[in-house]
Amino acid sequence: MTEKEARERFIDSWGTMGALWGINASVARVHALLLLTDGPLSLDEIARHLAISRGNASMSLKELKTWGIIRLVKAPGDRQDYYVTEPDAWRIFFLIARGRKRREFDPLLGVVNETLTAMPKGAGAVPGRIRQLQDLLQTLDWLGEAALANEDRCRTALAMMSKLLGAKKKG
Amino acid sequence: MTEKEARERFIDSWGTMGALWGINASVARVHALLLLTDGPLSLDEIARHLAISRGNASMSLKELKTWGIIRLVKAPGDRQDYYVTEPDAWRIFFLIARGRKRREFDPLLGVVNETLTAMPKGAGAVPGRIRQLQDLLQTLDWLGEAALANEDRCRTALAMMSKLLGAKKKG
DNA sequence: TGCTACATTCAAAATGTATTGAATGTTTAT
DNA sequence: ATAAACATTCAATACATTTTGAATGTAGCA
Repeated sequence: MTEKEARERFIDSWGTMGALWGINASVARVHALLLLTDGPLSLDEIARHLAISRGNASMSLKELKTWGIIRLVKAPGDRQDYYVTEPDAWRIFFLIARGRKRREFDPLLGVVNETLTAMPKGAGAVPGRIRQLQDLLQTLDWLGEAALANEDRCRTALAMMSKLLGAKKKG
Repeated sequence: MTEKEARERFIDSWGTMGALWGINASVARVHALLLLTDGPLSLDEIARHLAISRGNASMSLKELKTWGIIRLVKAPGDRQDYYVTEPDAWRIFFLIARGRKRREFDPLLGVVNETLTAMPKGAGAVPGRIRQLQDLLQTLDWLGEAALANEDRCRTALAMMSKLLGAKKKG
């Protein structure tokens, strides 16, 4: 495979993955392009490379900015806005995870708690089932909070595990 | 809040959450209804309760069946198909997670590996960046495989952590 | 076999989401 | 103040997904 093909496949894959997980494909593709690019890219260059409109590029960059995973850089004597991605894969991961947890997961946990409160206790299997669901979500919540509150520790712990698992696999 | 309101909120929330994570809202709502229902439900009852067509209900049930999180039950002397949900929240979680990992995550990891292979090593920050991304995905992959291969152990471990964390919070 | 009671399929319609690009805002330089 | 060079917005349009329901398939029963 040529490098060019590989780049295209990466961008497409990233976009597809994004779409499957509720992230707009254009947004994901813009980010993929930035990941594959060393220097800063202008809105124009991004729109041209991905064959999307400037408007779309602008919106996509706006969203990536609100997530905090890209950064605006200015070149002296140049009015254009240039963008670079946050280079650290782990930080990108945490930034996205934190946002989605707050916006999407936390409200669900709230609703499950409410549901359980409003539910009569005696009747059948349902209350126990929802109770167990609450338990599961609560555990995931604690786990998530702990991980997100201690990015560095979480990272280190996972890296250690990774090494151990990698060694195991080889040995 | 009345019980009825709570049930509606739960179903809506489950559907919204599903939609945000790339699961069809009708499918998620059908499952939510089954979670909230003690006995088996027929296709007709489901369509009526959720105010969706029989066709839609049929498709949604089909999808839930392929995921293995609902089960068909037959009543003697009744030709209708009735459905119940897998009652165990953890098993539901694992069944969904396993399927999505295989279908969505694994191919992405493959593409990232290819990208890295096809990429010249010397040039700038990009190869290192993609390398780090590969590392992160690899770690998540190992973690996921380990968890999915040992449902019961994973469950126990998380339950223990949950208790410890819960105790900490109160104490 | 033919009838009945159901489930399933799938083309068409409805709905929802993403994209475009002309119009509008903003900043900088003169 | 004006123009030039850009970014942003948003109404219109294109595209994709979801939903419907009539047509079709299937299994049980007489």
